[in-house]
Amino acid sequence: MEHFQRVCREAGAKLTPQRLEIFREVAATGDHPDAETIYRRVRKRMPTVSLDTIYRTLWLLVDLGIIQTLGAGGRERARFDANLDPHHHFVCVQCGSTRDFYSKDFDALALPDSLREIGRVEATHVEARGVCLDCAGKAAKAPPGPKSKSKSNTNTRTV
Amino acid sequence: MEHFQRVCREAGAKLTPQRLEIFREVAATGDHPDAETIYRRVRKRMPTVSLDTIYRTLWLLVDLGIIQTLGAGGRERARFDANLDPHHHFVCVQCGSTRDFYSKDFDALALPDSLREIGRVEATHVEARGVCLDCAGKAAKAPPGPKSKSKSNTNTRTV
DNA sequence: GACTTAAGTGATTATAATAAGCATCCTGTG
DNA sequence: CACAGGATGCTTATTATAATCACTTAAGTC
Ligand SMILES: [Mn+2]
Ligand SMILES: [Mn+2]
Ligand SMILES: [Zn+2]
Ligand SMILES: [Zn+2]
Repeated sequence: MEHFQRVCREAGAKLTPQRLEIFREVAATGDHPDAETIYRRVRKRMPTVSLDTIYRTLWLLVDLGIIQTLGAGGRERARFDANLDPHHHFVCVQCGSTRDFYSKDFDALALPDSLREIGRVEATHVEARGVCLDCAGKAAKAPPGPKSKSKSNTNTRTV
Repeated sequence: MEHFQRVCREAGAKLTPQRLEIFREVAATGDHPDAETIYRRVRKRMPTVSLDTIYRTLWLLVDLGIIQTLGAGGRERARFDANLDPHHHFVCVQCGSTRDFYSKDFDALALPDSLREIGRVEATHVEARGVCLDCAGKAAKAPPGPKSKSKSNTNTRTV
């Protein structure tokens, strides 16, 4: 939050209540919300914000390096992440939820030689894909229906 | 290609020349093209395809598990990948080009314990981000302009 | 190889997400 | 406390992608 205000000032970007709220919202939650979700949440406390300002602000914050975007795979829209510490993500292939996890090992992976002839690596990010405990629990109840009607998810098969 | 035809038959999907061409195109190149790019390329050999068929076919192939999508980060659109072998990606933060690389180590990373309470991991995928040799070369020429006008890229800062 | 039929295609029309334009408003500054 | 330029919200465009539908064609059946 300190950091947020300082960077904004240095960049000559004004500290408006909208920006404060939007940043607060992204930073508050560990999930990685998309623009629409942030809009819904921020509107509860500030009913006048426009979706437009949400988008402008989010990308402004990305450009300022205050937040990041998550590579939204498949048919998903962009997700935002205020966690700038080096970290990695677990993505549930059923429900799409994305959780942070940490690993010093992953932060500094020994890169294969083949990469040398491609480019200079600045950072590595690991995406672990699988089924979250919630979804696994639900699956245990809904027995072995072969044609599971679950329309739930669309981001399977995404690298 | 064999595999492609077999899976289509098993799924009751017809083998049309369009599908053949579209799959061929995705499988032919190591880059990870988006729908529009595939459209342009396929049209050269088959000028009558519609962009619509491109989209329908690509997502069909994804649903059949014959190709994958790449987590298109930032403001990018979805990219497609016919390489189903376990592999990883180098992404250039300047030009956005995405190259495959292989690493047995990365295929089977030792997962931190913290992941246990989140979910069961089925696969890990490493994204190495940095500057590709091409872009590094170009940067070497264009001297030390502090305000580099480069509109080039928009997918920096993407996890 | 002709017959049949459901699936596939292309053209057109719709959605959905995101961006631009502009008049008004408000933050930061003197 | 007045000012000026950036920021907001509304409305209107883009852009990517999906749905409709009439026509075509792949792939079994005889
Ligand atoms: Mn995160
Ligand atoms: Mn690949
Ligand atoms: Zn889940
Ligand atoms: Zn590059």
